[in-house]
Amino acid sequence: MDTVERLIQSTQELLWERGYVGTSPRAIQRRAGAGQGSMYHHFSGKPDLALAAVRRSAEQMRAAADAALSAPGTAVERVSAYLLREREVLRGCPIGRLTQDPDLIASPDLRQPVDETFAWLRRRMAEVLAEGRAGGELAPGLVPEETAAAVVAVVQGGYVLARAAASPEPFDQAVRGALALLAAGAPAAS
Amino acid sequence: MDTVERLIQSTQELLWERGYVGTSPRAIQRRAGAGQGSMYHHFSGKPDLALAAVRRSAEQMRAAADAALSAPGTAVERVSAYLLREREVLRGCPIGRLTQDPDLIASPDLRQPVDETFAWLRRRMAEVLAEGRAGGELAPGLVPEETAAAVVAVVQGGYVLARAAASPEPFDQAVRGALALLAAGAPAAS
DNA sequence: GTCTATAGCTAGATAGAC
DNA sequence: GTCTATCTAGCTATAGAC
Repeated sequence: MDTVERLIQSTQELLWERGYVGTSPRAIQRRAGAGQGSMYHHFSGKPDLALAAVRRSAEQMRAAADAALSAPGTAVERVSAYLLREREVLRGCPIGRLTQDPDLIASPDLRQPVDETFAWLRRRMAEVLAEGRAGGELAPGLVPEETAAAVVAVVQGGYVLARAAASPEPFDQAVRGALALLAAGAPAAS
Repeated sequence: MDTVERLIQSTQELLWERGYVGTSPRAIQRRAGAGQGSMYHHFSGKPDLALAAVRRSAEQMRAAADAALSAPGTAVERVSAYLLREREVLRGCPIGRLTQDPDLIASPDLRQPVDETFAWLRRRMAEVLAEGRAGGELAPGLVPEETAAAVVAVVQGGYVLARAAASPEPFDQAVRGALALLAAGAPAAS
């Protein structure tokens, strides 16, 4: 693996663990095993390197979500697959955690991939839910965009509850709660 | 207002805006209009001052949530009041945002008030939902603890989506989505 | 491409005068 | 109680040699 790649991956890890404010160029260099001069040769500075890392993490998150949402199965099965997919709950969401970083969110360049990732996720989730509604799996009264936002929010908020408790349990509870509500929203139950 | 009070309130504000890692003693002193010596006279250091500030914010969040959840009205009305209560959405949750702070979450003392606040909120929400279920407002199939975790997670995740989008809209969508799912979980709809 | 040197600034605190 | 001085370390680069 070349230096550029090691720098990007180290930055991804540190942004996930410590956020933008908590991540120093020095720490990145140490983790990547690269020198000062090397880093500044390939990237103009911390914001530039962070941008590359955030874009990479955004791609990966999108791919993982799409794997669940575009798999074969009914709409509810695919949403369930998204909610139940294996996660390192206590580490939180590598993209979602960036929304708490004032300096990152204040930069249009750095916020853009974060924004686009969640916009895409909500849209894709809404498509799946709309299919489910059209196919009679979900009550016609549920607005796909709103249900989608709620489902995505349960996951992001689940991370918050889990980290507060230092336990994955509240995350799992929230997911089960969301699944039960979706089941209750099935027309069969109406 | 005395110096101690100004220091605590300034720390509350800065922790909300910038988190623990992003908040320096220097910045606190400047905002509070207090000198170096003054701060270190009243508090042993940054962790000590942060603890006082986090406890204060936790009290305030709990009081605000309890106002909605213990108000008169049906269970669903009270949960709705909690979800719909006035919020500065783009600023995020002053307690929830702290869960993204590795140094804070790594300290048992500092994490404790955060943990207790969400534990209390989930418990209180579950009580209200259990009342609603007992009173026939909610389907017997909905487990109060799980539904409670989902509802609280929708709010915390809603903040994440809103900050990513730099707009309160996704938060409001998620809340409407959650309310619709709760309505779909009413036995009248079964 | 990578290294070392240098630089101005802030973090987080301690010490002692007033 | 509050002030100023001082301290070690780290942050975020830039400059120029190799």
